[in-house]
Amino acid sequence: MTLGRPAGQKGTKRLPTTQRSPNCGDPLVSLMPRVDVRVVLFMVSVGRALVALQADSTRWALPRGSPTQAESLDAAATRILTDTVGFAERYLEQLYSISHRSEGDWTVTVTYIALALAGAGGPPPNMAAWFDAVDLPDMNSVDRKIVDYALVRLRAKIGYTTIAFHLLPPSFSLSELQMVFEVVLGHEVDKRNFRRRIHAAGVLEATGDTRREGRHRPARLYRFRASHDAGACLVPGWTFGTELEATTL
Amino acid sequence: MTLGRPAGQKGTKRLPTTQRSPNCGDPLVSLMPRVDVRVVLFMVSVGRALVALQADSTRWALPRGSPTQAESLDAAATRILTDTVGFAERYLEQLYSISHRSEGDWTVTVTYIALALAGAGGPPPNMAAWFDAVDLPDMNSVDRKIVDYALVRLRAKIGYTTIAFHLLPPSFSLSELQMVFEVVLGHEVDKRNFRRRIHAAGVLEATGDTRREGRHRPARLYRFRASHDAGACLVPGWTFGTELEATTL
DNA sequence: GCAAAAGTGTTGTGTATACACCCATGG
DNA sequence: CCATGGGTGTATACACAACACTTTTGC
Repeated sequence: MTLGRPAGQKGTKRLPTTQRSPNCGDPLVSLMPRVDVRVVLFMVSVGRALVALQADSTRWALPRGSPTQAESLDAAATRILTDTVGFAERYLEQLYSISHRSEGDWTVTVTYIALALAGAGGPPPNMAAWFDAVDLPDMNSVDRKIVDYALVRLRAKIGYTTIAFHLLPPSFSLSELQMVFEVVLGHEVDKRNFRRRIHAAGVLEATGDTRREGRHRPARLYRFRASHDAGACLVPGWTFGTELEATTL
Repeated sequence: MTLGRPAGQKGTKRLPTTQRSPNCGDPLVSLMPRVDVRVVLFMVSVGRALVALQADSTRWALPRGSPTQAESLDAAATRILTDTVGFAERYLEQLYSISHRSEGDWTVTVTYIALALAGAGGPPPNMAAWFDAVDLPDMNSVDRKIVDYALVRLRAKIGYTTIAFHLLPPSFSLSELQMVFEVVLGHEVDKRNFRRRIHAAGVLEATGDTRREGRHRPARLYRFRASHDAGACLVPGWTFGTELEATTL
């Protein structure tokens, strides 16, 4: 807890660009970065992977906000989603942290991936909108890189975790689940191999009922049994307080 | 993709939390967290996995320090290792970020895993020392959880990445490599299967020479060929500047 | 009866595991 | 010659990819 090596080093390291934070006239303020949390909220709807963005001054930007002392970073991410895009995510996972200079400030940004259910939030309020994750609008370069990396991680993790279920309602058909995989991965998958893998994973439970929609055979419906999910063991056990990392619906 | 929604929201969304930095003498100082970087530096020596800790006031603690505006978080982690334990790591990877209240301050901590070469740093300076990673001394609870989680991640990643090579000198025998795996994983592995896997990975190159030590057959030596390493594709492409995530020796 | 999506099995290929012996050297 | 660690191969089980047809329903 010896807080770092005393001021000597900071002094030698500091650039001549005596940077100021917005509300303080002290030149030493640059030794203290702003901290913000930014969340990449994904949703799958009508065959596309969507990302929630909010209107910035002239461009689009990730939902962001400052954490408070009273909450964990995870809780801050959840709160930010509610405040900015009016959505309650069903899964939240920390992505990465970076230090950067943007918009005149020195900022340390903690990024998150969140997953939401299509159609579950009403129309996005607060100047927010959904965009195709692979066809992003004009946005600042930091946020764009965050979204790109979030998509890489989402694509990787859908293969060996159960996050896909958080993009679907509590009850769903195997074809719907397969569609989520195909949309996220960006390519088709074989129906038989897919169903075998899913069943072998042992995390699905038939609800018993079926759903007819259209002039064809009705689909059996399933629900996700989180209690049989072995994938949750990969997350840090130290969420330091209240919330779980994988909100298991 | 409809772009350019105007600015109104930013004004309405911003909280009244006029944030101040600690040097302003303002009671609202708590709205601005301290930011620190803490590094779990691992090394494998004489059959044990070791972690570098520095002496705190009364207990042991992770090497830590504050990032500066002029450097990336990765660079801060590297600098902190040099300053606190006098070691240059050979691999660095961000672990996780947390917000916590400890020692009276609100702190956002960005944690890193680092790997070093046994015997490469001389005696640890600055009240630092090496401890068995599975038999930690008295230390604060936050740092202990960080070390525990770092070990979980290290154990997981040694199986599907090439990080193990960063715990060995440039030239090594297969038995030494296997020993590193066994020490990190905490259990023995089959020699033949191990060697087959390593060779199949295609990232090793025989140096051509051998090493005799003891009254038995000399071991062939190998070097790690980072250029044939497919594992580096999993890291974020946005390190925002100078340093690579996997310092490939 | 036909259009449209649901649902189902087999086969090959590669990858991981379990397991035991000979080799080269120093003393 | 023997003690010590270096080095090798085979048989088996499991996971994954490729591949086509039957079933159930609405119209």
